[in-house]
Amino acid sequence: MARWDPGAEERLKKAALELFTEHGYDNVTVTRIAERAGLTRRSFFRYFPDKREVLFAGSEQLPPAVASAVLAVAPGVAPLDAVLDALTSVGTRLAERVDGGRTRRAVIAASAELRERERTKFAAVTAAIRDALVRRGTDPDTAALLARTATVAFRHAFERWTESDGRTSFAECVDAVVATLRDAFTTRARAD
Amino acid sequence: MARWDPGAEERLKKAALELFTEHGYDNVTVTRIAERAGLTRRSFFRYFPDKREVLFAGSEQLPPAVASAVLAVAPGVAPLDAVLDALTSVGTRLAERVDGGRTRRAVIAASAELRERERTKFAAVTAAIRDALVRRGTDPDTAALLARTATVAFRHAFERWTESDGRTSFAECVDAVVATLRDAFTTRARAD
DNA sequence: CCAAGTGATGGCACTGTGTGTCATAAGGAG
DNA sequence: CTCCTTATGACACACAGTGCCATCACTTGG
Repeated sequence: MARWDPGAEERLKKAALELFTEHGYDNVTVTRIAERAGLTRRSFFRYFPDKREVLFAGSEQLPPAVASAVLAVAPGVAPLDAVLDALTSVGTRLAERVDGGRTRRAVIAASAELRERERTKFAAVTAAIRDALVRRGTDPDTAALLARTATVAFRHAFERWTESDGRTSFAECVDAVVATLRDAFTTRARAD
Repeated sequence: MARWDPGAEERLKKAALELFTEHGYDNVTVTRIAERAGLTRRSFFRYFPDKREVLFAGSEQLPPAVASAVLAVAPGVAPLDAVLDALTSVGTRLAERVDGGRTRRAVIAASAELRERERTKFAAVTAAIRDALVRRGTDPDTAALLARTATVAFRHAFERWTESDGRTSFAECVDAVVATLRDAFTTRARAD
């Protein structure tokens, strides 16, 4: 299976992250990334469909992982609980391998283009959750709404967890988010 | 058509929507849009920062409108209620002038690039809500979470309203969404 | 009535993204 | 050693987006 120089994709990802960190996403061309990786511009686009994707490689695994986690929850469990359990489990596993994900986060946060793409990635997770809920028997409309809400909770919990820097577990962050939302909805939301 | 005809921006928006509807977003170049509007490619970019924005012109008014609506709610009202009231009011006004917004929705739905940009527009609304809540005294973390949740509710309610095709009011759609969420959170969410 | 000023536009050149096509080099299978 | 597969290089091209300057229309002051 050995090629010219193995690990071309890894070299491209590494070179991209380094250059983005140093000069900013907008000031780095695909040509420069490819050159640092010992490849040509044309080859870059054989590994990644566009310049943004080099920072999101592997993210296509998240939606199916979440979907199967949702489907793995016991059938009787209420939709929202099923999704929250699934996201807690997936998120915890995800939280374990965040090596160097710190600089990556910073690069994304600094670029409007990358933040835009990141939202698309989360939207894919939302769609996967919705489909999984429908397959569990939830009606499509409720499934879509709960999927969006759960994704919001997931994102928020993850950001919370990142900021707390390992002092709290991811599950605790999810619980805190859910508690806040439950409180907001039960207290007097729309009690006109 | 003389060089100085007024309404250049309107002509560009109209030409773009027509061409996108007919040939699809990806198969239409900026040059063709500009030509149909009686302008040159260069002038298109004087009115819109990029090709996607021609379909989102005016959307920059939404975040400040939502923000002021949130700030206009009586100070004692709970954060979530304040945001929901504000969004109901703004959404109702928004729902009144949806002339031809139908084809626009279809064009956006058909293009991944446009859907991606649309999410950015909603993210701007979320940010505006968050900031407004913070100015109302809500702590920043809760404000961010509720802003995201409220935006989800807003989007979902709007889609519901669009599908119902005028048979229900926008306010009713928001109420239905809130009822669903409250039910999901109160029933037994995370009652481990 | 004319000259200067102002603002929108056209024209042009240029960088950068993304893609199609073909040639080539490297490795493995027979 | 030859054939075949596959990653890669090389080249051409369309299109997005931008900077710069000329030009044209309309306005204002003299």
